[in-house]
Amino acid sequence: MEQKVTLKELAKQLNVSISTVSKALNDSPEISPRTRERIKEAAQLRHYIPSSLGRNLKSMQTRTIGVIIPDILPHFFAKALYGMEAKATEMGYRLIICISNESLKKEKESIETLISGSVDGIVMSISQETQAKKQIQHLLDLKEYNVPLVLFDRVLAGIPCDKVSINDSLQAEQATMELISTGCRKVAYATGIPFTSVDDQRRDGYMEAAKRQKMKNRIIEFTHDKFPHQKFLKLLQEEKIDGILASDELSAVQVTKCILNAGFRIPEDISVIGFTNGVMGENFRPSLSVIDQQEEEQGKLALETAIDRIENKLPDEFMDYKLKTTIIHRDSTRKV
Amino acid sequence: MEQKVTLKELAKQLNVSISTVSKALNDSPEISPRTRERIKEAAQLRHYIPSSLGRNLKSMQTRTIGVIIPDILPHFFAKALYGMEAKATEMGYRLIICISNESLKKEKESIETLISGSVDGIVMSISQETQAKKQIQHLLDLKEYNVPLVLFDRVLAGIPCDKVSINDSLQAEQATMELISTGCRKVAYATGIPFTSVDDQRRDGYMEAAKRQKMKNRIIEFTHDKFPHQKFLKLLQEEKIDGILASDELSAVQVTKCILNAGFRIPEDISVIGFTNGVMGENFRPSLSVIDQQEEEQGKLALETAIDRIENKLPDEFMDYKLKTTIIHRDSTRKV
DNA sequence: TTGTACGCGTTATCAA
DNA sequence: TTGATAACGCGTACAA
Repeated sequence: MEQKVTLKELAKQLNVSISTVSKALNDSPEISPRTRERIKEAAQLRHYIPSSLGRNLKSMQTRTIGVIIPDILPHFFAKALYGMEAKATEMGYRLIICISNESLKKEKESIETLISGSVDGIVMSISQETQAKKQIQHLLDLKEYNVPLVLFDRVLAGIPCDKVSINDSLQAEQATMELISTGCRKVAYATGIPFTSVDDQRRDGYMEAAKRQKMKNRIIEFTHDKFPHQKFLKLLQEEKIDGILASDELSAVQVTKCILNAGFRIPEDISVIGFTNGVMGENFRPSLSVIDQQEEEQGKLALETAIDRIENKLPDEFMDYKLKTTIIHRDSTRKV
Repeated sequence: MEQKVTLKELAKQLNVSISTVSKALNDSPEISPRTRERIKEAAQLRHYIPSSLGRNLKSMQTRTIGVIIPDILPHFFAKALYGMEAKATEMGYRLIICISNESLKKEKESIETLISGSVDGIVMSISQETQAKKQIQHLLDLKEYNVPLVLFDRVLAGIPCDKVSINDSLQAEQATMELISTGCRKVAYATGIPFTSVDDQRRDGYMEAAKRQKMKNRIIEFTHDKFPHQKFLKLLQEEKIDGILASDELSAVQVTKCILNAGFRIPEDISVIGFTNGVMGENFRPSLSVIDQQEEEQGKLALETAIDRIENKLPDEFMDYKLKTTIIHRDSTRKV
């Protein structure tokens, strides 16, 4: 590609100095209207665009935030990203996106790229592998590099930074209680996202409710790419499970599908509630009762917090926002 | 935030010149091993990271590609973005993401941000409003700014640039023929994405098949946020429609849901094929037969093309890739 | 082996 | 009203 037009070129072409061109284009009152018009015309004609490289060189700020998400396909992250993009645009920032693919290695690499690639701050949700292996040194290091970090959704207590999340354990507990209150005798927790902080906390909440209700707990763990149909159905019958709390949208759908295919009725025989209010659960038959995690709001708040931190608008202590969640009642649960 | 560490600071701290530090950190053989070690140690200790701002100033290249997509929630775009991110990382580039929200205004703004924000190239899929209003000046202008543009999925013939898409009309025609060959007598085309190039072409293909088979055509248009249940069902019965080709994943799901809720059987009474092979169609009951659009491949190829264009590795004439699509047969269509 | 000087594009300060 | 100059961070050709 040919080079882009610069101030220097314009100046030479118009036989004026660089600074005159710069001032004219920035509407400085120092420049006479006639010169200004002449310069502006030429700039437009040659399609001049000021380079942000040169401009940012002084401030060493890029008005760019790096975002690292573990996966883009789940509705939760897509929607959170949507919220971030909206907020970033609104506040005059741009977003650089990295997808860690749930991998620690990719997450580390992304962070390196981002800090050398000059972002003013980083917003991220921790990858599965990182949480499983408990390796968070690369996150702690960010502090040394003077790059503010905001964690959202999957947060860890051991990392000193701003955080945005929901009260996973409380919400899991409430959802479990609600299943019980609509008549379920034995509720199981089904998870397709093991080794994540959100999963840990949702388990805790579920266990707490089970304990309180003196209900024997049952946790079913699997991976999304191979849902264990046989094993799941066997468990369902042997343990007479009649309620499921699912860790995420896809898990909820997989569980529901399996149950229906086996001939059980939903919600008459078995009730299902899943985390994340997404398009899939909404359009499933029957429509799924879900926990609204305020995906978009989490994204917006995380981004706003990052920007506020960058611009020194926050107190020194780190923020730890917990967004309010609600249960959306649809057709996979019985009415009270 | 405090300032980041620079070469200058390190130089001052170590009582050497800036260039010595620079050379040492870049493993220049000019620098003695002892000095090099001393400098590297200090750099690590102070967490020095070279600023890409300064580095890129010479080349005026940022190794960053701007991506503009109309929406992030549909599986197609999420998956395409996934492919782009993978390819970008592989080739040492970064991605700046903008979401136009199907709006012309936002699309224009995004382009402005991107070209001033120094991306080396832009990869985009045109918004609905832009196509509806046929305002493409901002896209034509990109040429003047020397910013290479690659269009993917939603492409327009009138824009001179590299393009990556599928053969929408041919694939729609084939899908329609296939529905007919499995026994459908009257196939309708249902679209939730009017005013997009892909929709236009899918209509054309459908119309072509209808014409060839001397079948009366019927196009049903709606918007995703309010699917016209009553109207749709009335049409279904009055015109004895027994096959549907849907423009996209969500449309396919909405149509199928409506049909099933009305008591028809799928595929016995009515068959459905939809564009885009996504998680929703795969997990629906019944699973939906879909057209695999090679979402990820489109993303990868579009990004690779952009980079090759930037690095002058392509011939002067613009590329116009058409990726091969296939029909994935699942449970919403009858066997041949 | 190390240091000096310059250029990249922009803006701001100061001189003319 | 306009122009010259310095500064930002980095890499590099060239001088010491």
